[in-house]
Amino acid sequence: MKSKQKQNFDLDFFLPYLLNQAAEVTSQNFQAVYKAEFGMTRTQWRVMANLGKKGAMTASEICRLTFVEKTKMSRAVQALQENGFLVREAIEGDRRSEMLSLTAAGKMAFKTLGTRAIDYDQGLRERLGPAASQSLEKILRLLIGS
Amino acid sequence: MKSKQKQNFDLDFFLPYLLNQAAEVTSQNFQAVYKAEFGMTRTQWRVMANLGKKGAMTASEICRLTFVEKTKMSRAVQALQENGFLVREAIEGDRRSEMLSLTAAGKMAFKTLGTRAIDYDQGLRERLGPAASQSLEKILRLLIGS
DNA sequence: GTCATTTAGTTGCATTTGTAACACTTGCTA
DNA sequence: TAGCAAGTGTTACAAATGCAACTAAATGAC
Repeated sequence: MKSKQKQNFDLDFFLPYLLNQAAEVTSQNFQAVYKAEFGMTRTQWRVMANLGKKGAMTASEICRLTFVEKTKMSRAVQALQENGFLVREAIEGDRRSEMLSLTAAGKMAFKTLGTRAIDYDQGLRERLGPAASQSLEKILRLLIGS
Repeated sequence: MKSKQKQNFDLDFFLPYLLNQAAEVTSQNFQAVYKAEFGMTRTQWRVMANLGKKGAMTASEICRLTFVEKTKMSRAVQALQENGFLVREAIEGDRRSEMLSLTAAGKMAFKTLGTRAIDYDQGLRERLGPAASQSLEKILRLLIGS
């Protein structure tokens, strides 16, 4: 009678599910901000945040950093350009890609949203407490870097 | 000179971003399974997993449990029905909604995918270690329940 | 140098999703 | 009981996404 009783699968303990819920809940709230104020999608906001923090780079570099599909990236960059948040400049020595950088308007938007994001993040971390925040960050990095 | 230096926003420390990445990475891998084997979307798989574990219930009940939008839910239910995984039955006393439950094929699919899911989850937890897994679960629940 | 391979990015099409409007039922209230 | 608000679900249309095919440029083998 030592049957290795296989318990029924329970979604509520499935890590991918829990991660998705948490991601949805936390992102949804903040999405309202960049959507309402600058009409941006999540991908656009991320592209901008990358350029804002790390300076000019090409689309494919951002792809590698963010794991975003190149098609999605292409369209996000186009939209940001059309809305005047970034410009593309030729790279000498390689005409396949272009260097992307924020315009003045883009920098302004980054500054505004960045401040909001810091506040929002702060709120989350306060709810979790410092230990849990640290811990969560570490665990998530472990999952991502795979 | 005691300026409260406001540091620049860094996406790499933004919890919603990290959560999204982790959710994407972990879900993506498992998605390949239910997509390839049963042609299901993520939402469909979740609906089925709920019905499989918790038994018959209405669409709106699943909505409340999973935080899925009712439109998305409606379409997932329809697809599952068309593919023979669930049936709808009238509820007496309330003709607004119908009771959903898995068919034999649905139960079979749930059993198959459930086993795979348990294995997959196990793999993740082993990579994190028991303490971190527990901790992660608790923190995520804290974020979700808000 | 020439040709195959890789890298960067775009476009087209099918699917999925989000939002608003709608239909229908039930419950409440006056 | 008449009428109005709230709950459940569907539909229509626009926007976003995924995937495959494509153009163009750089790299590498020979």
